[in-house]
Amino acid sequence: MQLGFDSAPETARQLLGCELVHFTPEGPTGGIIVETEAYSSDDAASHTYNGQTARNAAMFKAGGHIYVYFTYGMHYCFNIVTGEEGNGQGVLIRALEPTVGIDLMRQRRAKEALTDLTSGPAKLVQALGITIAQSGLSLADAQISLKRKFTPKDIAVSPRRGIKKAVDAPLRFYVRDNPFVS
DNA sequence: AGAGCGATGGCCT
DNA sequence: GGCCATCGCTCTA
Repeated sequence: MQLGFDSAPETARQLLGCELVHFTPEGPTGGIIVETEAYSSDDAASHTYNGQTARNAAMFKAGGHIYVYFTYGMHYCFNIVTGEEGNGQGVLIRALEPTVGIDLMRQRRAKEALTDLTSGPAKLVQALGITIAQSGLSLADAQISLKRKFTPKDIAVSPRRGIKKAVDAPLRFYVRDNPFVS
């Protein structure tokens, strides 16, 4: 695919309509990306705003690596790093439309409804079986594939969710009217 | 050394 | 819509 992982906002748009699949011993799981958010080091809402630390080091790698972080004492979220090494920018994957390994995702989530599987950043990490141990790996080394399925006709842009700084920046992108958007 | 808090989700009303 | 569980990281002292 022709994803360049150039800048976080551009990549956040490009990722919509791409199928993200994580391959594990239990089987593949994944879905089509329908909601993303962009974060950069010049952005007060970003984990990388105050420079590199042990926690966020993965986000300072080159585009195409992944950054997984732990938050709220119980949840993990998954980002695809963008830009060049040292930039500290990436795209938070917020929601997927389930397509691959739906029964396995139901087991991991202990939920039946499709809309309960991957309709949020921490939900999709659990459904796909992504772990913090994969943070800092390349997509390929993390056994994650990306493949474009379609080009969304109607991409909506809004402020990001759940943040307290830079609350108005229009850096959330989603497929309008898709039922799996969080 | 310790307090404060978070790129959330689930359950209750 | 609102509340709160839960804990590692960051900042301040």
